Amino acid sequence: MSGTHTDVPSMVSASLPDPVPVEEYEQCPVTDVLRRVGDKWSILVVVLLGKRPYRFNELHRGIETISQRMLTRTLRGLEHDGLVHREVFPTNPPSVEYRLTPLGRTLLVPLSALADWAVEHGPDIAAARSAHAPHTGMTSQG
Amino acid sequence: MSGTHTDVPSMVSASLPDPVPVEEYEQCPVTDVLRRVGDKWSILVVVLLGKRPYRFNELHRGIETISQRMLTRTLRGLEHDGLVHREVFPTNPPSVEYRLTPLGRTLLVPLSALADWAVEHGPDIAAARSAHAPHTGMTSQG
DNA sequence: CAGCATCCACGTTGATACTG
DNA sequence: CAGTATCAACGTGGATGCTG
Repeated sequence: MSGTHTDVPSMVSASLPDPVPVEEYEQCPVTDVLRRVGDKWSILVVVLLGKRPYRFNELHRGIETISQRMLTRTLRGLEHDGLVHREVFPTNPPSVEYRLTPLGRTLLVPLSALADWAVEHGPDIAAARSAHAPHTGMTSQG
Repeated sequence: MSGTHTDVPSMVSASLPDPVPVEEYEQCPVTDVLRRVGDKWSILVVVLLGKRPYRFNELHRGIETISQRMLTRTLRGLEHDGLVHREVFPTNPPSVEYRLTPLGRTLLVPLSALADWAVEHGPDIAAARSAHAPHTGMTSQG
């Protein structure tokens, strides 16, 4: 890490002076954020909303494989954390628009860094995985 | 995103031309990586190993609240993806050392960006959450 | 010291049906 | 169109006991 990481670095000092107050880990903001966007759909929705506002069914069509339930839950979660804004239009056929908040937009930046890493090293991970696969085609099998 | 994001950006074009081949989302490297490090312990172990190599029980003591099971699983997962290297020393009391691979070290960089964001905006998220809390002390409750 | 096997609790995801 | 409610399946995380 950069060292900008609150008290976390001190917890992981090289000598591990104490049994370690690992309760602290629970409040680690990094892990917290990672778990927030690490679910199946959040990042996808954030990226999508990073382009422009979307209506509910528009998002639903845009992702398609997501269920209404999960789309609702994902949006609610992001809204709950102040990353997404929900605006209801009291039209006759009800319409709801979702958009990133300023906070949500700032998240797109560091997400890009990780995205670059993922694109850059995704093949490396895939290679490492297949290297451990049980049927990689090891010629020294017998 | 930066736009360096392989085919993903085209999937999320603002007009959503088609029902969208969302099968593609499954291979989204970003989501994949996020889910990889988004679990409860992976990032913690990576950060810890980013400082120096550790032995198994050393890590176990270092985190303490983690069970052997989860520590083993986490390490195996990271090893499987080529992020961590496992070296066994055939000493009489068996000893195993874990360390980041070069690939694992590169992950620390983008992780720092997200860490900075998390540290920077963690309070914002916390504030947003408590703002939605059922007992925030809304004075306009009557 | 390092690690596996088993059983269990829980959260997440998803399919389906229903509502305003 | 937007959303809720219910039930089922699965994955993750954890407690415990055993092995080399």
